[in-house]
Amino acid sequence: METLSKRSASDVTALLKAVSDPTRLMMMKLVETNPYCVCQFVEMFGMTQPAISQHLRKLKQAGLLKENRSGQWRFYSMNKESIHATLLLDILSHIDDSDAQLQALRAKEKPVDCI
Amino acid sequence: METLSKRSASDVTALLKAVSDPTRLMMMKLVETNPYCVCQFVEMFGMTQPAISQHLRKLKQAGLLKENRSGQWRFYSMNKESIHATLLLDILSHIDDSDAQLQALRAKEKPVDCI
DNA sequence: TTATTATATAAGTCAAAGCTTATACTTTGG
DNA sequence: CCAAAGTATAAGCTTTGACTTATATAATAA
Repeated sequence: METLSKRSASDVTALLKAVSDPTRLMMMKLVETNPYCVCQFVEMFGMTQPAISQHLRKLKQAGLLKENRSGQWRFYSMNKESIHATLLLDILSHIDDSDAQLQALRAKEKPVDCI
Repeated sequence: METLSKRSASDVTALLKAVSDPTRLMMMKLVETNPYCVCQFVEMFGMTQPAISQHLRKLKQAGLLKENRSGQWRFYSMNKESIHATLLLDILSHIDDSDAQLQALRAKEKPVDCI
């Protein structure tokens, strides 16, 4: 874990690019507290499965996500060992938990079995 | 000044989009401490004047910059009254001051009169 | 006033980003 | 083994973004 020292500007830019998309920012806010699988995100965001997978790939390539396979499902959660974790958590902490978009997403969350 | 309360997700996304470009992130890091005019940035970044102006326009439209006219020059500085100021300062604080790119830019800084 | 300097804006180009549909891969259940 | 479900990847389309050149605007200097 290298969360205490400061980062190069290009490291910071890479993180910002990864989360400057509204879908991906919301994804990171959601996985901050719980893991989600692709099919859950598909339901919550109302996007096609490839679109969701492509966003998750970008976040994973930026080192922000951990992947956990369980049966047919792949669960994604925040990689808190990322060199970006401190800054990312800082950014996410500025988002109001009562944000309408965020609450709308959470309202659509379903347990994996029921989908 | 509304820097204490939390922001909507779309507000945060707007800020992140504004500073997720390497040139604009550096600009904000620079104007955090000093005002700069367009011609100084042109020298420092080695970009054309319209390219610099267009980046500055984006930052201004996001509410991150204050503009101060002095003679033929327009000086830009950080708008610390922006609703984004707290988060922006947080982000900038994660950039190492000894970052090579940043130091290279500062090395090219010249007083306005001498350009 | 006229020329010069600083800056903004407009229009066009090219590459990147986000989406779509189609298809491949992987795991589970019969 | 075979079908179905979950996920990834490939290819194509469309929009956006960062740049370029050309031009307009504004302030100063001669």
